[in-house]
Amino acid sequence: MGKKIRPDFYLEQNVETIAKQLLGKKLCTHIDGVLTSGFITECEAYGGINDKACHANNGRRTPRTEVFFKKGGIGYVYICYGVHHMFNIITNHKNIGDAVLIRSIEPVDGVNAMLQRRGLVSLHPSITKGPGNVCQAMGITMEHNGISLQSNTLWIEENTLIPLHEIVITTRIGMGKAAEDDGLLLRRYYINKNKYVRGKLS
DNA sequence: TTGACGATAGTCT
DNA sequence: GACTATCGTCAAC
Repeated sequence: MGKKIRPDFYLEQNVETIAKQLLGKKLCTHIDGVLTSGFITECEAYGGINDKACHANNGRRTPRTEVFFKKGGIGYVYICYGVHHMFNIITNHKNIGDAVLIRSIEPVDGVNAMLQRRGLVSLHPSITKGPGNVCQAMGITMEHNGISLQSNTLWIEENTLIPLHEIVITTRIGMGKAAEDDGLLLRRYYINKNKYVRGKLS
């Protein structure tokens, strides 16, 4: 077991900085007695204020987005298209509304449990590629909405920093009309040449 | 290998 | 009633 990231890491005010630093870190869950973990290979930054594509934009504060405005260092889980769970990390101080969406991870521990949850028999990159798949493989559900990342159920561990030259920055994807202008912001980050990133290589 | 499209249900207008 | 931070499948190239 590694060491949990310290709480003040999540209070950094620049969400893009956090997103870059989260790459390569180890996301862990301990659910139903099973430990699963994986390195973060792809994520996206969401700014609460100047970002139309963010749920919390424009002070769009509803019961669903309530956790968004809490102090950084907790998880925000959301169901998309009625079927897919998405896992976000809330950052910055309270009432801001910044978050980082975890899009893909590279499996480390509990691979068999992940396969089982995903209903697969053999290891294939799609097991943890894409935000919906990450949550399914890790066992993350609405139960974990608002959970502290210092808990023993869901947390992130320190790991070596990914060198900047291996980080690719590009536009966000998968946001239809809502994104319009802001969907083109360069706020998606991934580790170059990693198999567990949406795109080519299947 | 790439692109289009439907499923599906919670949330907001 | 419309929209959605997706996935998997299928068809065309």
